[in-house]
Parts: sequence; C-alpha cells; structure tokens
Amino acid sequence: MEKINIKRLAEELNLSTSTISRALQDSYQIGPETKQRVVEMAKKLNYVPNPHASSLGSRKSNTIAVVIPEVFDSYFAQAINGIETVAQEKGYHVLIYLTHERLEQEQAILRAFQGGRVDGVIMSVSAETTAATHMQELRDQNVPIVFFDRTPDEVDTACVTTNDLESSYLATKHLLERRCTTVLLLAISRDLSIMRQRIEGYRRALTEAGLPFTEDNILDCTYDDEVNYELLTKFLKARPYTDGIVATVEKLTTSVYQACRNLGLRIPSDVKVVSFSNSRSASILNPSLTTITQPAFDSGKAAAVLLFKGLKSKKGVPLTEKLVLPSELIVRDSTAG
Amino acid sequence: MEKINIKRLAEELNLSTSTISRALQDSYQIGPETKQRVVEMAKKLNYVPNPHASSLGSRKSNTIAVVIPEVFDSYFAQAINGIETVAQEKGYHVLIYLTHERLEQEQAILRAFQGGRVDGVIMSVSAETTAATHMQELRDQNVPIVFFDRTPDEVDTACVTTNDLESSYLATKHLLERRCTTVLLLAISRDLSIMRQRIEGYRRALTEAGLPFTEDNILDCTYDDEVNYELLTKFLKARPYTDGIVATVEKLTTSVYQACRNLGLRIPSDVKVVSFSNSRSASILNPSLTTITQPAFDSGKAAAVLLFKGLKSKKGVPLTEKLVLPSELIVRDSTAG
DNA sequence: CTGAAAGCGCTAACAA
DNA sequence: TTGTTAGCGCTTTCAG
Repeated sequence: MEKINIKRLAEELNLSTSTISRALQDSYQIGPETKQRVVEMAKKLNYVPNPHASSLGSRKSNTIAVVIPEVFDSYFAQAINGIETVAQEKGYHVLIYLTHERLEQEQAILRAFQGGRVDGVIMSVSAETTAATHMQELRDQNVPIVFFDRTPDEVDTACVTTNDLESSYLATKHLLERRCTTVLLLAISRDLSIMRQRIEGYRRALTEAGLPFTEDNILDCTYDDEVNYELLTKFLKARPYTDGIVATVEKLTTSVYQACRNLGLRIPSDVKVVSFSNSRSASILNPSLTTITQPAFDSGKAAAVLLFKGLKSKKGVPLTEKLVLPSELIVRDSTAG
Repeated sequence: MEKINIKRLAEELNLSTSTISRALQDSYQIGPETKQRVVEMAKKLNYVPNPHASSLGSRKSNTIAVVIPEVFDSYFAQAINGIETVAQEKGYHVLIYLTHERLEQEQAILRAFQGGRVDGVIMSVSAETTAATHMQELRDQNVPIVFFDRTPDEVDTACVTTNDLESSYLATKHLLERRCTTVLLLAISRDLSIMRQRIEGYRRALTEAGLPFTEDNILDCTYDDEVNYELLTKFLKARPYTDGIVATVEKLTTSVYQACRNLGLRIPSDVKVVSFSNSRSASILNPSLTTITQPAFDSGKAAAVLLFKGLKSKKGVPLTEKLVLPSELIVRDSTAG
C-alpha cells in the first residue's frame, strides 16, 4: 500500500494536480461534480494530505502555538482547554511550549517561530520577562500574538486579562469587612504586571479603609512550595498579629494552609484567608476556601477567538485589542466570622 | 528586511546550498572552519530555518503529538509536563489534541497523522475507544504510538501504566482494615482497561476478606460532576449502611465530599473515603484525603523516553515495551479511625 | 570535503 | 471550469 498523493489522484482521475488540490480545498472554481469525483476517489484510495507540503506551498501552517510558564496551575490547564476547543473548531493545530519561567527559553521558542512554524501565538509571559524585543521581533514578521493573564508592559499588544486590580481590591476589602486589621499579601514575581495590579488593588483597599500600606506586610514568595512554606512560617511567627492573608496565586494555597495548621493558627478564627484560585477543590478544603476565581476556560477561548480574528484580517495591522474578563469573589468558610 | 533562507546564505558565502544545509545540521562531511563560517553568517543574517520545508524534504517532522481525553485532571496536566520536558530536551515539538472522550474525534485526529504531521504519538484513549483499528492503521504507517494511563486492550502495544489493580486492591484493603464493612466503588467508563483493573483489585480485596463482591456496590459515574453528585446522593440515601468509598478517578472527589456533607455523613466517622488523585490539595481538604497517587510527571516522561527510543530504532519494528510505574497509597484523615 | 541536481507534495499565479 | 508551470525552502542522492 504505497503512499498516495495528489499526483496519484490526478492520474487516477485524468485531471491535473491543481484541479485536485482545488477540489480538495472546496474551491469555488471547481465544478460540483468534479469535486464529488475527487473527494470520492480520495476517500477510496485513503488519501491523507501532507501538511508540510501544504504549509510550504501556502506559507500557512494552520497551527498556533501556546507558550506558557507552566501547566501545573489549574488556570493554565483550563485555559488550554478553551484554546484547544476553538482551535479544533477552526481546524487548527495547537503546539504547546513551556518556558518553565525562563526568559531564555521563551526567547528561543519565539525566535524559532520566525521560521514560519506557526501562524499565530497565544502566550503568557514568564516571570523573568521584562524586555519585549523577542515578542516584537515576531510581530514584525507578521505573526500575531495574543497575550493572556500575564501580559507584557507594552501598550500596543492584544491581550485577554481579568480585572486583577479590582479583584484584589475586593478580596482585601472583604477581609477588612470581616474585621481583619493586619492583612498579609503574598506576592510572587513583582515584575509581572498582573502582580503589580494585584498589589495595587490591595493597597487601595487598605488606603480606603484608612489603614497603612507597608512593604512589611507583603511577602515575596517563590515558585517552590517548600520554600514558601518556610518563608510563611517564619513570617507568621514573627508577626503573630497577622489576621488576614491574600494569596495572589493558586499555588500558594497549600503552603498557607499547611503553615497555619502547623503553627496552630486556625482558619478563619485566628487568620482569614482568601486566594486567587481556579482549583475545583476550593469548596472542599479544610476549611473551604474563599477565592478569587478567574474565568480561565473563557479567557483561553477569548484569546483564541481574538487570535483567529487577527489571522483573518489583513497582515501588517497588528492586533491590539484588549479584553478584560471579570473574576469572581466566592466567599466560603476561610473568611467566615 | 527580507526573508533570509539557505540559498541566500549560500550566495553570501559562495557555497552551495547543500553545503549550508549540511553545515547547519552539523554534518560530519563538512570541514570545521566551513561550519564555523556558515554558522556565523547565519547568526549575522538572523537566519531562521523553515521547518515545513525541512520536514518535507526529510520526511521527518521533529514533532510528536499528545492525544488525551481532557486536561482538567491533574494527572494529565502533570503528565504533559513530563512529556514536554523530554521533548524540549530532544529538540522536539509537542502538539496537543483533546478528544473530549469522543472516539470519533480520536479517529479523525489519528487519521490525519497518516499524512506525516508527526513522527510519533503519545496517547491515552477516550472512554469510547474499544476498537483499535485507527491506532493500528497509524502504526502500519510506521508512526510509533506509546500509550499511557488509559491503554487499549491490544497486547502488542507500548504502554506506560501504573499498577492499578494492586493500587485499588490496597485502597480497598486499607478501608477494610479500618473496619469498613460495605465499600462502595465509584467507577467510570468500564470499557477502559484501567477501570477494569481497578474494579478487579477491589474485588480481590473483598474476596480475600471473605466479603461478597456485588454489582450493587459499584456505582457507574459519568463525566458530569452534577450528575455524579445526584447519583451518589441517591445511592447513599438508599444504602445508609455504606461506610467506605473508593473513588477510581480524581474528578469524583468533589462529588463525594459534597454529597457526604449535604447528607450529613461525616468523613471519616460515618464513611471513609479514598480516591485516586494527583491533586496537590488532597492534604488540605476537609478532611484531608487518603489518596492513591500516580507518578504522573514520571509517567509522561517515561512515555516520551520510550517513544524517542522507538523513533531512533529501525522502522518497521513496532514498539511493544510495557512499563508499569508504582502508585502510592497516601493515608490521611479521610480514612482515619 | 563540496557541488549539482532532482525532488519532497502541495499551492498558486497565469493561461486557456 | 481546468491545465500548465513555477516555485515554497530544504534535504539528499550521486558525482567529483
């Protein structure tokens, strides 16, 4: 059973390869019955097109790339689902790349895209990403990029984000309303604009309540759960009067719960906790966790929709649309009382 | 800044395109200093190769596909990490496809691979997958496939699994040792061999303890959390003497906890629970959850390593190696007492 | 060690 | 509506 290609189909049907090609693309230039014949023969001979040849000839890969820091987080897992869903719908393929939070990787990955591997990119920047030249270079080659969640500071880029400032503001305010007096903010990678937004929301809520905003109440965490656990334990020991915690990313939840438990601090009576989290298990934690939950799946979907819009439109007009989806504050037991 | 390609490099250096191509591939046939010159010029002109042309010419895509049912589950998220890690190391690209548990999608996806888009496939079959012809067809085209977690029933395929039978046996035995007398097993898609294994382990533990194995104590769940919650609630209401539950997949945990809570059943005093789960939050649930935890990241890694071994070896010799990695029973409060 | 030349399989002007 | 004819950019025999 030899490899059958377009040429073979052409011979079989006494047509030219271009006719076959067009028929298979359902081109308007081909008569309906010719199309029919071609499609039937293709099916009969079990023809499967070679995507590399097609991409080479058409300068179009029908593939997009998703470049993200990690996939451990529920947020990214769900976002990928959203992206994949619309990509599949459009007949596109999805390449996944993890930067593992390293700028260098991110650069290498994007650079390779200049070769034309993908038609567009959906990405969330690494924690190390401050410079934006590698992204700019790609855009200069007319490869559209849509950012989601973690966006670069550049102003003229397309991105899908959530209302981080407001969410963080609401989370903090919620704690203050529950009579917390000293709220600890757990930060991570302050270079990320998303993080600066979250800090700012926190600041505003404090200020608005007439409370001091001080660096002393911000703890910079790492990407290592163990380390965070230690940091947090030390912090809470040194400042036992802390009675509220806002965790700005999902992965911090475990460390918070464990540190509190091992220090004998009870949630929510001793300390109230709210965390940014998309984890399905928030409601069955001990105690159930009050969360800021982002529309992860929808963000992925929106980013993809935006990208495909860009792929359709004229080249040379870079995507710059910005979309802000609302997160939700879901109050549960960890902030009760 | 026009597109620079291999031909352009050739002109620039007064060499033939084939020499450039070889130099860039670090071929042994090229003199070290020529290589040097080529590489330098490439860098200077910011040359980025076109992967489609390369794939077309060499009949090698340097890409693998990961085909899975969903990615919501922590297991798959972690496995992808493992796969991506080794792929990146080998300079390979990773395409992700979600079948959403639909056989039809799975078939369409695999079929397209016959066109040569990928060099190999790592997959976990959908819940609907019973026939194996679409996978066989792909293998017939010399595209190696490595299965992980959910494997087809075919015997001669390469796969990476965990010791499901034993794990389930241990989980059940653990409950019996904690004096459970009526253990409910929550199943899902019995067509999956993995599920049959888990049921069998459960059966053995019961039998060994002299307890009856009855279909009455197996509840077939769906992929919808809401529905599962209802099913479970109805079941527990009808059989209030149930004092142990084994959940065979992570996603069932939430439904179990919620159903118990809303029925006023206390874990672990009224009913003890153990679940297959890779969720990081198991330890901070209410109560903390006893789990069978699979080596997800390592499974992904192992599958990838196996696949790359297959890619290196001679064509025509299908991969058949089987790897079984051990899961771990992590005892926590949900089975205390 | 290097070059010439023939593709890989498909697409896309340009004709007819 | 269909065919002719160049490529797309890189790989790879086969020579030298």
